[in-house]
Amino acid sequence: MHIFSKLFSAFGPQHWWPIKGEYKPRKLSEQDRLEICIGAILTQNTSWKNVEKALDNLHENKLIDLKNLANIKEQKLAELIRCSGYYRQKAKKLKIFAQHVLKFGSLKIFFEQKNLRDNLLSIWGIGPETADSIILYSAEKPVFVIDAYTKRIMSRFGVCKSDVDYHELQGYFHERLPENHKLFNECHALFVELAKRNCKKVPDCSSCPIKKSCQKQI
DNA sequence: GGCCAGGTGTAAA
DNA sequence: TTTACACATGGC
Repeated sequence: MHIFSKLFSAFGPQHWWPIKGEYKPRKLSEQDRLEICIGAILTQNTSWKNVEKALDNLHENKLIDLKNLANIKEQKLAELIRCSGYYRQKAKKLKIFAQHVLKFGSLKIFFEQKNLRDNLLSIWGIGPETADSIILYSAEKPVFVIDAYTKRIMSRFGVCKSDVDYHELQGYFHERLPENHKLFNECHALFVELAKRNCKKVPDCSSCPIKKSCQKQI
């Protein structure tokens, strides 16, 4: 929590999801939520810039829509998301996801399922990080998302090894932070910002706002 | 021209 | 249970 406050005062709010370019928090529409799910899949091992272009293409073709997504030809979908990389795999993943959710009727109903996380993980193409991103950013439930940046930062702190198990590191946060989806959202985004600015680009940590707490650990 | 990006599934050892 | 590898484009 201490580190979170330091980062927050250094970087300010990060405005990650929900919805690019919008700073005002607002109630998410069903389409917003779907866009977030799609983004979570498209961004797998891919930079967000590439994903944004793919999302624009999907918007233009009315494909931020479960039924249209479920019914479009996989090959056509693949072409539209080509710029996000792994495009054949991801086209398949998006269709499978849409078809799965449609069995429940809507995202809203799907998100009300008791064992949502396990349900997501049972879908081909959805692993722990994508499942947790969907739960946190789209369903707005408190799950801490672990990604490559989080692992890099926390291993720098000496909290874990760089190849730490996903759920082990996730447990570390759940034991220490109050369960609040807005906090988890902001905290994760701040870690990513820190990793981008410092842990990689400035290896000597000279401009890092939490240098002292970090170096103590190293 | 090489390395990496908000991972996941599969198969062999 | 662990490790290796395929999947693929775009930015720096």
